[in-house]
Amino acid sequence: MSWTEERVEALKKLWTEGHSASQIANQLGGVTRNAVIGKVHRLGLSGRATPSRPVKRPPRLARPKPTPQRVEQPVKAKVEPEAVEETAATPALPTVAPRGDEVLAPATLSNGEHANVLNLRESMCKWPIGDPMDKDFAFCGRAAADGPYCKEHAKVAFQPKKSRVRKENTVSNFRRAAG
DNA sequence: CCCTGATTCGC
DNA sequence: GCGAATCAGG
Repeated sequence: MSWTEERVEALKKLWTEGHSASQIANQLGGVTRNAVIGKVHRLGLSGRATPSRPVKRPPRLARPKPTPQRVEQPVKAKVEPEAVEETAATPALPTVAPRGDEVLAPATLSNGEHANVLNLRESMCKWPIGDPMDKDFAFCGRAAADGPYCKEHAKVAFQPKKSRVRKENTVSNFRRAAG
């Protein structure tokens, strides 16, 4: 991919609108966020209203060359002094009432957005929430625990469609039936 | 770990 | 000019 005028314009627009370099790279396609950043600098667009970081650090020195050759060096055998690790038992069990369906609201990410096609990651729950046509459509976005889903949605996903847990055997129902 | 932009420099 | 590698930080 090359920086055609159209792509450059799209880059300018998105960058000006405040999108991050990685988001722009995803949207344009064919480039990495590094490419986007590099282009932004070449265009002189840097210094956008830095949203969440004053970032003022002293000038960096020249990049150290990555050791061109890696010759095997005799490594002194080192006996590690046994790492003492205490396995702390988790005392409190989460008493989460298993919900049936899409009642779990999409998680809010650190950037304030919900999980969408751009920021959805392998490590995130891919349970769709809402109407894909709706602008509010999002993915669950919680930490994926069981395959592609979070703990809660994995329960639903792997539950046979037919079997359904009846919650009728409550105390009140029991009373009602008895008395 | 995820992410952000900044910088250098070989290509 | 391009962008991977790297850095510095949230």
